[in-house]
Amino acid sequence: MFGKKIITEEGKIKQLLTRGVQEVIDVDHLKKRLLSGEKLRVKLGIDPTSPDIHIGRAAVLWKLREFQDLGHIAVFIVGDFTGLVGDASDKESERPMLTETQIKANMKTYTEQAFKILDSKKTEVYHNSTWLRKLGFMELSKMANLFGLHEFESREVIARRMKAGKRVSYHELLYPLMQGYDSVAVKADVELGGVDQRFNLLTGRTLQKFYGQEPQDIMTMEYLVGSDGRKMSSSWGNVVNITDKPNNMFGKVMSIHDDLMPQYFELATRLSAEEIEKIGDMLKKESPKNIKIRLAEEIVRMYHGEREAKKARDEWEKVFSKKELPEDIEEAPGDGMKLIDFMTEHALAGSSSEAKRLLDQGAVSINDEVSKEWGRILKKGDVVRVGPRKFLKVS
RNA sequence: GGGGGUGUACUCAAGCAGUCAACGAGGGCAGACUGUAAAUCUGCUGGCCGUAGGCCUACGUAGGUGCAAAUCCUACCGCCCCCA
Repeated sequence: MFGKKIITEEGKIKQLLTRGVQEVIDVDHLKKRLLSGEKLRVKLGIDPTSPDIHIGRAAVLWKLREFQDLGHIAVFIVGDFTGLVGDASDKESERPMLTETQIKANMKTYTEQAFKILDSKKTEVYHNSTWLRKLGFMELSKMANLFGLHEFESREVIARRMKAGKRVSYHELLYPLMQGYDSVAVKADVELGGVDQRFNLLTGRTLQKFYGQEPQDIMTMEYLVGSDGRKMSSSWGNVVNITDKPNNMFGKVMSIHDDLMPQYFELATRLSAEEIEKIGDMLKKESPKNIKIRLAEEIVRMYHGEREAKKARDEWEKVFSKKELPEDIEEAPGDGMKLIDFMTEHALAGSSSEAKRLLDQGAVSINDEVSKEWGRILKKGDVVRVGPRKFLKVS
């Protein structure tokens, strides 16, 4: 169906099994299968809980892509049903159930983004509502009977929440079953996921056995932390999205903590292990800043191409090292407008109160001169800078 | 079903009738210093009025008492714990 050749080169398989990988169950089994030349069905399920894919989540997609490059089939599952229910795995509190409209909207942008990474010709896409919606109580009970409550309770996140007196709802118990059933439905040979997915992935194995299938091997990926060292999460604002504009993306990467660099190289780029090692050596001699520039450039290149990456780099040096104004400044109408109105109008500040605060703090400058007068009338051509990184030209 | 507890801003957490747009911590933002790193120091962190004193919404929801409520009363809702 999707071409015939399966690559069984040992080096590549080793890389596949280790790069960015936290754990593989069962390694020996999977390795044997990979070497056998058999075409595997590699499952990855993603719930469209947010519209954007960030470079942390992308790591798993890239891993899937690696499988594809070896000739295997990617089975991409859009969790339109599971998304409605909500997963507890990576949350300290219950995840709100999303509405169907939200899910639909997210889904669209989501798959588009995923295919910036995946090879669409070697991907099967499914929506899990197709089969989960049909499942009845009887079937559910049978599946539920395979698991004991203590297993669920012993999960770290759950245990922590219970201890803290937070609510753990009944419906959260159901989530792993659904994800596990997906594996049955698509006859997965391998399933990928983040570290936090371990429990859910294992559930898939149990269910597959129950339904007479060979249990899938599972591979959990390390997850990338955000620019501030905490988990990358949209709600923390420490996220680099793959749709971020080149300059922005470059800047965000530049602002990560230094000691995060090796991790970023491993998980967020596709540089070879040797190259990364070389960079590790350089890290001891050269200024960390330069290494980070290399990293930022590399990441931008993956999503926007060589040219944009170079441009972003030049731009960054210009604006932040030399403190000059950026090359292309977006323009917005504002001739004759008061500064404060201009700021709120064009999202340089969230509200006029905030704008006033920024003004007071000396965060706002016009044509490189700090201005504190919020009543100042702007002229065409004025460049307004707010904070270190927001620029807008008056037109 | 019975009993006890609890619900405060992004998060945690004080406040328990006026001096509360609400202590403190974390986070975030901004400034200084830098490598848009880290660390450190400082300020800010509901909105509107347009530069100044104001005004308007906010403390689970809806009512009530009172000159005055996040603070008291009633009902409702959510959550937690114990017993059955």
